Amino acid sequence: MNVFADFETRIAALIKKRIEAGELPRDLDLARFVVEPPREAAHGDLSTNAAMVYAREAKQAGSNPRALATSLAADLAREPDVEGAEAAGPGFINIVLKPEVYEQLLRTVLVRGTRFGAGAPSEEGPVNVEYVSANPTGPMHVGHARGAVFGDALASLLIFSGREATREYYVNDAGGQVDVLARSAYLRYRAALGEAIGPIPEGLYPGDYLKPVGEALAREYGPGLKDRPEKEWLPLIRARAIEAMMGVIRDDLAALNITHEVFASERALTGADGGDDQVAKTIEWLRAKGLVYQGRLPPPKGAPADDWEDRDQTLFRSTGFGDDVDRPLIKSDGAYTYFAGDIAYHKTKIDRGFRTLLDVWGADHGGYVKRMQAAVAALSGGQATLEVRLCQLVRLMRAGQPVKMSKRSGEFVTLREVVDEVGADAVRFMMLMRKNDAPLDFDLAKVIEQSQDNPVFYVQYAHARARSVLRQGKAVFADFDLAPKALAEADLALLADEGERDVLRALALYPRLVRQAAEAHEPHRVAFFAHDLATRFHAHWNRGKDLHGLRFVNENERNLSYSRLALVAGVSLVLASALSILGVSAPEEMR
RNA sequence: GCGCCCGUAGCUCAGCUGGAUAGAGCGUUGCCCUCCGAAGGCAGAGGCCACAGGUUCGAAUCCUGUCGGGCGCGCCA
Repeated sequence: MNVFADFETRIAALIKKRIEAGELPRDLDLARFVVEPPREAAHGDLSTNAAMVYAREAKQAGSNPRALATSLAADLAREPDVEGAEAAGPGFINIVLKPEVYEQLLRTVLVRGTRFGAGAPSEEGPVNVEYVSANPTGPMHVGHARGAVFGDALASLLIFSGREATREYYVNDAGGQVDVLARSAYLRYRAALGEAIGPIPEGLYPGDYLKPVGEALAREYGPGLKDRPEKEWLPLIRARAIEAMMGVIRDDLAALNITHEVFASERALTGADGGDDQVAKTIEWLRAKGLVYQGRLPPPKGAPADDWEDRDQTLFRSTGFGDDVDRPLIKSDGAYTYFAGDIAYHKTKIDRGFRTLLDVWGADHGGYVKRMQAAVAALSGGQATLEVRLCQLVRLMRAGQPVKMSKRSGEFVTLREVVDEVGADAVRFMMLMRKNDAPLDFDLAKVIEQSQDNPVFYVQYAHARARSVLRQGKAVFADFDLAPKALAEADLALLADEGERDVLRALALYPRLVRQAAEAHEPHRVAFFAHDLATRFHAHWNRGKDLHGLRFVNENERNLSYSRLALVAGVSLVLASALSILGVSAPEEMR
């Protein structure tokens, strides 16, 4: 039940009638106007700009926006659920709804429960959401958390809005970095066998997290790998180390309440460990279409290029699809570029039937967007679209100073440390309270210190408070059936107070909000909505402190109390629903 | 030099795809606990929406330019 969408349909019908009557030209775009909640409560429940967006056309047809607004308002005022409608300002139409509309709305909330606001199954086909995709060379650091939380909430939001969505993680386990990982693990293996390895040499990962890997290797192989050439032990240790690191990463993600359905391995695509070389197949596929050629690239401008060497290479014709320059697929040592693997990976998404691809990357990969979109266009013949949401890097601060993070130096703050300190809910909500493309300063000390001020607690508190009121209601009226479906039978016409109406209006916004946030791929809007609903609920709760007659539970007002508990239950359900999209818990009580 | 992103309150950020008098949190000032949870509420101070043009009934929002900041710019992933 989305009153805004409902009225959009009805107003479109009214305009169509005027077109048929010759009062407006035929070619109007009926999707151009909107019905929205007015900013000023004095402007009623709904407001539309319909008369104004057609101002020019109305003028040509001998009318004017104000007259059109007046005429539309007159028709709208006759609708059975409309209390009144009038033209206002430069041509807005403000609509006041009858109280029954909100009573019906609350009934719908109670009947549908946490499914209220969920979209009908979409016919647009499944969405593939790829996010995190951190290299399997160590634990996740806080910088990864943003994309992880964003992608996860976005997938939840899409699913709630009616789309089908798959959560995917692309494991970059094919490059030189995993060889470095293997060598680093090998060193730990020797240490585990009792060898004195001294300081970790430059160029290897020094983190302690590799110690358990080395110990496990020592248990598994004994000293057997110790004096063999690298060629022999590297593949074995690499496989074990990658496996171990992915285990660590999965645990880190689980601590943040994130799970992926699909983990796609880059290494598997290259056929490096046996199996099909899908990267080669993809390159051949593109070559057959004339999109791959041998050629030379101009040196990059501006950037220093002292080691520039002009040479022939295998290039993908990405300029044919909007990219600035063609891109190499094969390195000078014969190995595939990262791009080549990624093309093959995205081809598997298309081959699996996805036409809507959504990747969540860090902002440092921004320069990579165009070529990947070009690849997807080429691979799908323009049938699939790739949208990339860039998450600005999180600048980790400590006491106001930026902290340099690097796996090579071993100096980074792990995601786990932060989650253990402030909790998954606080981390998630903090990341989701801002747009993905706005930068984010993350001062560790401050986050820990101010976690009490985290808005997540404010929202959770509203939910806990609502649940507490329901418990209180049960304590006073032991015979009350507080199941939402039972509460839906309450006499909701008793909810006539302005504060109650205010809360009801907030609930009415939810379905529209979900739809818009899902279309815009902006889960942060859900976080802001939850905060706003919490504000209105807290405000109304406090009115009952001064005016006891406004309290939800009144011993002497049995029916009224029951109706008000229905409202409280509605608030708790919608808050729980919004929090669940964000992957944040909705507690029964705060501690 | 080029490409993408961002300039809104002291700070961190929203602003519903172009609407009416620009919003929230933190911070700050002053109030509200014999009360269903004060992790809450109410009220105040605080803005040339970076700047200059343009588009139109109407611009923080769209276009162009300037300034300022971030990220990136064959064989790293």
